Amino acid sequence: MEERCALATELAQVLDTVRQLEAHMGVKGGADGGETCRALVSSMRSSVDRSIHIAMSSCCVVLGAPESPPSAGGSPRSGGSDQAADSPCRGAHAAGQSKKRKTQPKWSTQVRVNSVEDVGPLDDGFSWRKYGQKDILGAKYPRSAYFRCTHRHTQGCYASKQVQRAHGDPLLFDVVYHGNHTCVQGKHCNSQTPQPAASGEHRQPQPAGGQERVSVGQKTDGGVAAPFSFPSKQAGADTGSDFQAGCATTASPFMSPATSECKASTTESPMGDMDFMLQLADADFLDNSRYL
DNA sequence: CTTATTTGACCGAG
DNA sequence: CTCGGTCAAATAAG
Repeated sequence: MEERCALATELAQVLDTVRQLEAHMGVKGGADGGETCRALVSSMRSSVDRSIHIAMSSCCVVLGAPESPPSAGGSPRSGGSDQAADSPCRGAHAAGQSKKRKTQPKWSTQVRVNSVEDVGPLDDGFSWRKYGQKDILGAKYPRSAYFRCTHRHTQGCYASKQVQRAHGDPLLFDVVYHGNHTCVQGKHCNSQTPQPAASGEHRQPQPAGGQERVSVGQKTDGGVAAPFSFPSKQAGADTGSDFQAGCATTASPFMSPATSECKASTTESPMGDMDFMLQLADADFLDNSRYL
């Protein structure tokens, strides 16, 4: 509750910063690129504004149970592990493999679609391979889809994402990203980031912002949810601390990398062509280093 | 035949 | 013990 308020405060601060940035850009009368930056800033501003609203509402209105408790109609739990320990034939191979990432920074985005058809593509510029689905307790739409980067084996890209319906809104999808894309894939670029790369150019370490892969669902709906929303779980939980511990305390994911000292670490990364998303979770990169 | 999706099971954290 | 995340086999689709 109080953390939510703190979050709102932080967001307000970010909003203020964005405003200043916006003002600065207005003064300078940016060149051609300024237009794009201004659009980005505008988008950021609205996003932050929305986030503030969300945070505030969460703060003031204690969400006891937005959706009906899992005890709605019978056994809430999924029958996933009912036939437990039946075939031990397979358990042998998994010796010494960490099946779970514990300290993977993640950030979530909300994607609104117009129809279920959009659910299929839900493209953010990367190719994902679905690897699982789970029933989440307490969620109105318990189905949660898990995706991994298609180039996981080929390029060792460990980025992953989860897609889940927002409670109440079948058209609103909550996409949670884990990790960064280390793969180089030239899929269709995003709307706001027309990559003019003539022949597969490497990106610059500091792309000055260009990660709006989530702009998929923004059709005529108008009600495009905040492209960026913070982990809506426990604020002070692990995820939040991950971000804050690794980077500047209040650095929002979309803050310019020049603002955080973490940038230095990324610069001396053995992989020069890290993806643009790297700025979002530099801490994650440090974490990834153990895999190199 | 190759590749992607589905589904069940295993594992670890809480 | 329960729940969520991931793996891998099985299945479906191109």
